[in-house]
Amino acid sequence: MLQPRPTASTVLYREVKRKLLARIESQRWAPGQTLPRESDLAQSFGVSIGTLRRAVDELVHEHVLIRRQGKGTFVAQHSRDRFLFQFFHVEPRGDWPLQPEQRAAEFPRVETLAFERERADETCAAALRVRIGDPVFVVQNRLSLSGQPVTHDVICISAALFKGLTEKRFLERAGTVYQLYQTEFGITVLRAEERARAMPASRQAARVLGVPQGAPLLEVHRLALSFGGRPVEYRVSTISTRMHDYLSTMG
Amino acid sequence: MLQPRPTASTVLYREVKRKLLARIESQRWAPGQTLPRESDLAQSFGVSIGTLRRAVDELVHEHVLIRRQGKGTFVAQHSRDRFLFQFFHVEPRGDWPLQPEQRAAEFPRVETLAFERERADETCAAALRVRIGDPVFVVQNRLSLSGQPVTHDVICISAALFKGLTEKRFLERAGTVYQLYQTEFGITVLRAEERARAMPASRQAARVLGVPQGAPLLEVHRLALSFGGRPVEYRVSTISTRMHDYLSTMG
DNA sequence: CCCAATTTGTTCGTATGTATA
DNA sequence: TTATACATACGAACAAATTGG
Repeated sequence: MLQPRPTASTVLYREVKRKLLARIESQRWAPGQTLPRESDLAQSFGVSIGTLRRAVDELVHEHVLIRRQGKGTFVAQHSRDRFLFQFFHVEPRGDWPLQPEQRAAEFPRVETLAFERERADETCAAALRVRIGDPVFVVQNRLSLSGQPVTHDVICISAALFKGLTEKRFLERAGTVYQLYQTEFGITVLRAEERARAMPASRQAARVLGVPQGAPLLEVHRLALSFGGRPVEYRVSTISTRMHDYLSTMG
Repeated sequence: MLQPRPTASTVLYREVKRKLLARIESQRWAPGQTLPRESDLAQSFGVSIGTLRRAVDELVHEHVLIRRQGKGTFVAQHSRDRFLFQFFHVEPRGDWPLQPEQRAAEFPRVETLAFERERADETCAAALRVRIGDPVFVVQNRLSLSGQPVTHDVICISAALFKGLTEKRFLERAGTVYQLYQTEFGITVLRAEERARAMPASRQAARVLGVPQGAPLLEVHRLALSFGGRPVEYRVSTISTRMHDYLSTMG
């Protein structure tokens, strides 16, 4: 029979992991910053270095921390590369076999087509766990690879969470959208869930992507999540798969 | 003595991992079988138990081995559950948020529509790394969820690799296709790479899935791989996303 | 029901190797 | 070269799950 288990496992390294996560989430260690060395951390937590390392191992695997031998352990930062490898899964059509980790790695050109303050509709509200009608920012981007328009992104984020965001600040961002979230608002996207379906091109999508209206397009709904699985962004990407594929590895 | 390239990592636990993999691949330990206990394995490899455990850790993470406290360590076996969680990423349409690991977990009804011996076309040959014109088996399946046809799978496998496969043996298989590969041919699918695109329904797909010809469908090309990245199966799934989504988690 | 044997899981501490500045 | 920090390897002790008596 299923035993209620008084919640937390008494496992030490998970306790240490939780404490590390709390410090990172609270920005006591900011993105990019170096953590104290492992022996000091172990001592400060009152555990052996092996236990400390096991906690860090898991956070490294979850892309929360980054370790470099001889240098130290760092809080992971968003970058163009991270966006490309973790969150941008569109590639020029190509037949198998594909080399291991061959990823073309072309960073898309991003044009912001619109930035509006709106009220959350039902879908967006459910995804972001806000109330219908709550204020949200809706951003439209067009991404192109090698000059070819490939996806039309409609991004929805809570105005309450991104208090003070303006079109100007959004347009003048230096790097990726997730870098903006992280550096300007202290909100870190850790992972995302996606659901894809095939849809006929709407008039708008057809115009933005330069395909005939009604042509089959891939529609990917992405929910980006932060610490504790808290939703950060709801994004619908409409992808022209005439010359590109949407990638996924299962394993 | 055989000296490996000086550049090769001299890391002990990877050496142990390679030896374990070799024994598993050679079926010296068959799928489902129990390995010797860790202390014995460590001794037989001449390493400490910690080193042995690290090698096993990685194989567990790659779904090659399964550990159960108090019972032992086993060679992973294909099953309906494994297929569902690792390789079947279609779910009824549903809005976010989705509970963690909530996966509906309905196993699809599978109907085999055709089993043919053919010659590899260019795409299939490139994927399976055989020559164009080499003999292959081509199987067509229809998968349904809750009585609704959802995907039309066209599976291509090398006849040389699956020597002795017949329509009868295929139809009379007990479990999933990957279970058949594993139990009858000793070929284990470890992971897969997928590429998705949107396509208009062909006449055949429209008939099989019960949708209008030309309706947008999701076309997923999957290459299933075994030990050493060797290709096993090339599969094109044509998915009706009228009431279902294709899932993907990036993290 | 409890006990004992078996097997993996966790934690400890130490020593040594390797990458970096 | 030296100092620093992470990476690998060792082995021991105890905890927790499983199974069978």
